[in-house]
Amino acid sequence: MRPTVHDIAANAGVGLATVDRVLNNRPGVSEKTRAKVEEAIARIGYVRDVAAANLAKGRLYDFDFLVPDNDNSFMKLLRAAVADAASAFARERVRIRLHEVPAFDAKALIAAMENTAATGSAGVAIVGVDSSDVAAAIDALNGDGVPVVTLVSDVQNAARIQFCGINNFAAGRTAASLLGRFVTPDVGKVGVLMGSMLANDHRRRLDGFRAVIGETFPQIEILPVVEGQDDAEQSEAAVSLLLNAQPGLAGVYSIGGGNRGLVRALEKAGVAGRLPVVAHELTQSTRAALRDGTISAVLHQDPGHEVRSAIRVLKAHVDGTETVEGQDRIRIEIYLKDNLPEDA
Amino acid sequence: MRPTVHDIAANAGVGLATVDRVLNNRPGVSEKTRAKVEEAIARIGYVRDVAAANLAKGRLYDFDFLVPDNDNSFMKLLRAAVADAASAFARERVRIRLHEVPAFDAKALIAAMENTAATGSAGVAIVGVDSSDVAAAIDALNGDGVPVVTLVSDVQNAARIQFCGINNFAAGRTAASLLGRFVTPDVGKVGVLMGSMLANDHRRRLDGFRAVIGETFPQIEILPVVEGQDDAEQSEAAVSLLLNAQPGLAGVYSIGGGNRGLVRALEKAGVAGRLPVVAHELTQSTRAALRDGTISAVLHQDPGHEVRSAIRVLKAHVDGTETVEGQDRIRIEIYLKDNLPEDA
DNA sequence: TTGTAGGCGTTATCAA
DNA sequence: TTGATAACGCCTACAA
Repeated sequence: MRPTVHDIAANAGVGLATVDRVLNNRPGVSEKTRAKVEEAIARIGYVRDVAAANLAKGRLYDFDFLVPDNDNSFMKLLRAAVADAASAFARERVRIRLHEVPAFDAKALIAAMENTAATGSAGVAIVGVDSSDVAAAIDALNGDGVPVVTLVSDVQNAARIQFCGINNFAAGRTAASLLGRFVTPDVGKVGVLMGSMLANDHRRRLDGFRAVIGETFPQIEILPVVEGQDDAEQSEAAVSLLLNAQPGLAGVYSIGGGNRGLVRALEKAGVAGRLPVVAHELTQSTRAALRDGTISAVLHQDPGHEVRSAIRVLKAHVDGTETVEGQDRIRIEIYLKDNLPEDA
Repeated sequence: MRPTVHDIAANAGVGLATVDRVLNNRPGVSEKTRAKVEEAIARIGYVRDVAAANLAKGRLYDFDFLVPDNDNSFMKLLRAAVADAASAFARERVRIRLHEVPAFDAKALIAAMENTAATGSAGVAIVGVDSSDVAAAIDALNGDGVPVVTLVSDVQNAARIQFCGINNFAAGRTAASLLGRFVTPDVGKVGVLMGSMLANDHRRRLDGFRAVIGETFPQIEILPVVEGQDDAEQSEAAVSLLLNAQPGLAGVYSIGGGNRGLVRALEKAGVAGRLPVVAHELTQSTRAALRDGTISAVLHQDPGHEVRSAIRVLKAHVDGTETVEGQDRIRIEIYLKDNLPEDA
């Protein structure tokens, strides 16, 4: 059998409570006793049984997820992922409350954060809006002992304990690396469709994209960015305009949402499948476009992974335990039609 | 608070033991009582706390991992991942025993499987060797109530409860899709370096590769496959020979291991960075080659993810619980120098 | 057929 | 600064 706290107690010649105090490094133990206990722990190779610990603690982890109420597919997937994780983690005594907040609205986000603080949250996950007010709100929560993680979109210079999302600068670089090679002959003008200049993650993707095109594909010219507000209709209009103005377009990089509109515009212009296109986030529409060749490659971040990761990080923080190396690194996934996950 | 067995007992007006008998549908309860209890369970919405149940049962999960003793980097990573997972899951009453078995040796694998069966295993994970004898051994274990998962390499027509690995046919297709676009101008001969024709996953990758080149890049000719036995020296020799014989080579697809040798051969021939190369598995050497441009893209499967997934699947099977949708789907990851994970 | 009492490994309360 | 002792939610003798 595995060693238990009783074995430690017996081995160290102390009582159960003392062992517990050492294990959870709580005060009220003399240095000498502490050393004795720690020696015993190491010697018999004790590993704490988390299930038993949680049972005894009767502790419930109440975590709050603040997610934009955006209508685009990715945010829908993200909200669904939160709901899924909520039921999956229920058996680990984790209770998730999902709050929808107005998108790109720092004030609303801050209000929601203050509200969760008032309701006694054990941890908060937010999709960041990059403003110093939001950073201050994060710092405030953190000061009250409520850990905060940022999800999908980070907030700079704030006391979040982790960012559960991808490196968007690297994602932009990756997009350029792919699109640059897909453009043949390797010269021409490429268009960039973006959600909004106000979105920090979009800006970083653009920066990365520009960097690599400049370094590695100097023959390629990046046309002035057009914005689609992550909205299908506006994106369609913007891309149609672009295609009309630039009949010899060599490729497109779609940085944000609204790809349904992008696809429609490409189809109407009759260039679907003949123009290299790199887009972000695997959704129903990008998946279909990948299948039929309208989109060449999709860069993706797995919302399920991001949410589970956020929960694990928050929980580990509360428990004072370590997270598993590698498990919580969100990958920049690349999908071609050939490596699409089969189901879902 | 969540309802417990006590609540059921109180609500149904019976004792704890009766509730337990109903919950685990064991005999010794009258139909009438059973109905009463079941009604109460449904009414108060009881969900069993599996952790507490297992604590009470004193259940330990003894899982055995049978991994090839191969010297190549990927298998080393896999073994390290097993060791990591072993310590991470220890706190969840999971005990992992790692056994190294001779690579590509069906007899040895079968012997090891029979051995674990004798030592009372609660579940077994094997890196498959595709033979009907191995399939039979899996069926035998399964017949004895010991669940089996295949890891990295599957075994066809066997009673494994899940394959924790990638779709290798799709991986081959993906490689072709990338290499086909990286080859410019889009015509020429590409070489294929493979570990062994005996490895099922390698063969499937080759099939997928051939399929897409044939369908989509008919101007590209695939040269006869050369074998390197997943070994650096042999791979270097094979590729050097190939490069000498084919001065106008347009690209290389490396299906298996031994990529250190591939890189050396490319460097010695002075074509490093000037020839599109797609390889498998992110290791120290492929990572470095990706960074300096010797390899254009690496297809990867995350061994840490695969091992954790195997454990989760086995554990869920013994517990009779569901696995989390999406979490255990192993992705075909694509890495360019730009989306390399930063650390590790 | 049913119920009671104890224990799984940990934490928390209280008294010493 | 310490140590009994009683929980936590469930399962399993054993008794009735």
